[in-house]
Amino acid sequence: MRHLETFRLIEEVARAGSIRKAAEDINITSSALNRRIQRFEEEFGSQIFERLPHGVRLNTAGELLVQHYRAQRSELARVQSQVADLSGARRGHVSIACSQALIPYFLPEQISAYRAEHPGVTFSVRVRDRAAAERDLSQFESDLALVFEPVHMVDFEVIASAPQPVCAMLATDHPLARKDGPVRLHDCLAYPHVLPTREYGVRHLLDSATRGRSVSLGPVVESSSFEFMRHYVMHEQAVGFQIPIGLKRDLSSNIAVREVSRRDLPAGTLFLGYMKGRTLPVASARFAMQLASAISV
Amino acid sequence: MRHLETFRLIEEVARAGSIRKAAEDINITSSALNRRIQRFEEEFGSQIFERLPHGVRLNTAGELLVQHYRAQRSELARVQSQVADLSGARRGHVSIACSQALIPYFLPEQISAYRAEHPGVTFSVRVRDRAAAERDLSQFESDLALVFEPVHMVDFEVIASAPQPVCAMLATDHPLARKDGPVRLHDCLAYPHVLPTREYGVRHLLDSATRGRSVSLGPVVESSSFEFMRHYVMHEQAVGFQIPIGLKRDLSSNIAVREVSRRDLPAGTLFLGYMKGRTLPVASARFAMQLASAISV
DNA sequence: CCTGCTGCTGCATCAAATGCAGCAGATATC
DNA sequence: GATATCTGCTGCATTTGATGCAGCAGCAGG
Repeated sequence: MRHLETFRLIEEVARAGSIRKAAEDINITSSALNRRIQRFEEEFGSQIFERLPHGVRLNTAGELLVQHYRAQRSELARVQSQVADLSGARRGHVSIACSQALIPYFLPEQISAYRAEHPGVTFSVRVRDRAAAERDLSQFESDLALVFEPVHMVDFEVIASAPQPVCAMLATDHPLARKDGPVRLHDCLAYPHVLPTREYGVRHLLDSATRGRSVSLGPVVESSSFEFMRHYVMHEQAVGFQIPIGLKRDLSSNIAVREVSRRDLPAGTLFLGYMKGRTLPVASARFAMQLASAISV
Repeated sequence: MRHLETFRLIEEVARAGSIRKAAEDINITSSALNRRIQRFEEEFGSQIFERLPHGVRLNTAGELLVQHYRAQRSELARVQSQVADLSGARRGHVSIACSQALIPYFLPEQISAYRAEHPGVTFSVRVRDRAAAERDLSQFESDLALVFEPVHMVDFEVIASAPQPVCAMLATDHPLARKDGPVRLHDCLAYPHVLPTREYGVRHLLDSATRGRSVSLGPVVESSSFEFMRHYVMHEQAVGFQIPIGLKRDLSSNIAVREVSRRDLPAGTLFLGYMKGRTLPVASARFAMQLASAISV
């Protein structure tokens, strides 16, 4: 939208930390950019950047302003989506921030199912750890968040939630894979095991459950990638951990899955939500409803 | 703000019902205005006016857009007020829609008291019947509403409320003015009486209380002005009705006031509120706090 | 048919935004 | 301490985009 152009420039300057640098990125001269910002500050009635010897930085007023404009921009997108919808167009864009577990199976299925009915709707999917997903929402970079064990839950309006017990991932020829049903945590940890890094919910649950107990964690590999861990347990006979929604349901795969006994490890929760106070664009709202019924099953 | 200029034009066109007429009012040529609207519709991606043989009218998309922009404008005002506040400026503007009863004594006192401490803050006061006050809020024409017996209360976030029993206004030499304390409704109605028109809360309460009862209303004068009624009861020996907050507290006035017995007429309620979902500018929020404590006393 | 309104458009004009070059001031490097 | 290099900022010429003027077609009411 034309009238939000100045704001785009402001954001760019804030990001670059310098007017000249930002001007280069946008391919205009620094003088033009400089004057636009000066003009804006004048009519806004207050400086929004503090001038430092080596560039500029948003001051408090600027931060407030940027927050306002982000909200405004997403609001406008909502209105446009609503308008498109009332002309029967069923167009729109859904942006979603999610935990890694949703990436391999769940979201691809859900999105393709949705797009089969609404081909005009496009998606962007961002992988975020549980803290970053919430930040994404509050900075209007994503409409929806689908997060396992979110951290603060401020500004997070919950649409749906589902319990997700932690499961052990095993190579099919692993000793623990011979039985079915729940497996005890100390049995898992007796074997070499791979763990996600601390920013992830699964690790958080494991840390909490073992703190001050007789069992303790001693990962042979720590990784920020669940995909890596899923593949790793097939090589060394190690134990990995993941939540069910991140695991293939069919039995033909070469990974065995056993739920960790809830006596040892309480189930975590997967949350679907959006930023408190927002009204979602129609496409996002509809997709959220689909997700909600999918995870509640 | 510069970038909301196009919207101002759109609003103007919607109001005038014709591009040419609006262009005259704004003192630009119709061609310029026409092209601005066309450009806007193009980048917005949808028509916002339907073209009629004798002018234009907002279509559904346009209505949505106007609503959005109004919200956006008031949001921007809030941000500016917040920025002014953090530089210690204590400036701002408070717009308030209120029932007639607040006009003569209550609001002048409250506003002057507030302005004594914050001289930079300006006010606009709109007199609205109880339905119009709520419409004002939802169209972002007022920040606050102070209404006796509001109608729907949708989109109305209550800050504070206070019971207001209906009182009889009498000339000091009126027979009913000889006693103190509550007066029975049938005694009032036995005398010539003046009533507010149906859109007002006091009348609404009286209508409800007499419906299907032995007593019935037979006003000698119906008026939409409480000021008129207050003065009228001093001429003909008639009975008028008003709520306490609209009446002078001191005894030196030439109007006697007696509360109507609550057995006959339940007390109404005065509500202070703002539009649901909004965040008020600092000045409005502070003034609202002052009003809240004033009416709760 | 005519009059008076409407929205719309081609062309000339004007204003505002931009680009270019250069300024002063501050930091870092030698 | 001099130099080099960065910063934001400003005067002047240029270009781009918005505006004004005149005139078009379409529709309603007389």
